[in-house]
Amino acid sequence: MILSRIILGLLDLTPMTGADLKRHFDTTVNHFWSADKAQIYRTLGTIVDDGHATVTVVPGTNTPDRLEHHLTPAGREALHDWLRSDLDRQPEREAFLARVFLADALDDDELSALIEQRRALALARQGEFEAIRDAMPEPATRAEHLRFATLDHGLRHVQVELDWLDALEEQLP
Amino acid sequence: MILSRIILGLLDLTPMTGADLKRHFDTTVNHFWSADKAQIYRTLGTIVDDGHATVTVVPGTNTPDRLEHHLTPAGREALHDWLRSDLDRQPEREAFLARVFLADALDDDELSALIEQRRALALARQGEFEAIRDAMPEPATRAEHLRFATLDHGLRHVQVELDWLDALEEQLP
DNA sequence: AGACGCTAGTCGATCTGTCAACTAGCGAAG
DNA sequence: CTTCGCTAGTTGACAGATCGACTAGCGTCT
Repeated sequence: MILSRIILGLLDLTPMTGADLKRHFDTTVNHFWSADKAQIYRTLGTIVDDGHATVTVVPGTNTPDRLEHHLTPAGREALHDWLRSDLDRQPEREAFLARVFLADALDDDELSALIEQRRALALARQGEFEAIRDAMPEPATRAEHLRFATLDHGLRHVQVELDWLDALEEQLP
Repeated sequence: MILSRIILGLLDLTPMTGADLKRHFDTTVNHFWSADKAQIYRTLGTIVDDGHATVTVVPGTNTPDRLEHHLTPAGREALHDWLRSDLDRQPEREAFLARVFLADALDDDELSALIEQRRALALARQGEFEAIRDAMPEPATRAEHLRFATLDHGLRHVQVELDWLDALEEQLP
């Protein structure tokens, strides 16, 4: 459902093939949604079945033929409907917090290692986000502001994660 | 996988039935993991099949019989192994950010409504977290500190979400 | 007595996501 | 010329999660 709406949104920017979409899910959109190749192609199939996109074959010159998907008016409307629909509280799923909750079974060294691993992951994400941000042009249009905001969201959350890790390390007896 | 480990961790505290576990997933553990009734019972089945817990029937007096699950040494070891295993980066999945990313298709009023809805959800979560925190005793043992930390994590992230929403509203042209 | 409702537990269908293997065409390296 | 690697797309099997319906016993309300 959400994946299909994101795909409609990306197709709205420009017609794309499954491979193009996979590239988006690995780069521009990766910080809030990722998707498997197989899943993208299958979802693309149902999008076409629903009449939300049409397919044109673009003969590849030195690559295989590409199936370019074009958003239809019905697809654009489905996207718009979704954007206006009510937000649902989606369930929290934080495997790391589950470990912390149960971590009293670990000794002090193992617990420190757990925290350090999490810090390393957070720092890595921070680096990636900053690299993407620094490669972005200064946001000018509203659309660019919105895209930038999703990155800023990630950066702020990574920062608070790092702060929390510092506090946790200090607090532990 | 993660669900089964959380269940092992909860069974480590005290033997429980599926219904007891469901209560935990709806309350104490809800802020970082939730689970469906059917899923809990099925996972409990595989936990028993794996030899990680044994079942004893506790005859109900004015309720149906309860199937109490007791952690075995093998189960405790599986839990401990998981706690020490390497953290994996888990994929981000933020449906709300997907909407923001694509929200240029909305007019100004619809966009404000989207932001307001998100703020309302964040404030609701903040209220719930604070209520749980205020009902908790001052953490004394290490185990209590760790449980408290998972709540603190939620509170800090909610706060940064609210700050980000404020910033977003100001920035938009 | 009959209708509800609560609790504990079970089941089937379905959806989403993940992994790995696979076809098929082209170009470049050896 | 064969092998290798790249790209685009397809498929089957499976795990995890979700929904709704269901059995069954007991208590209470009318």
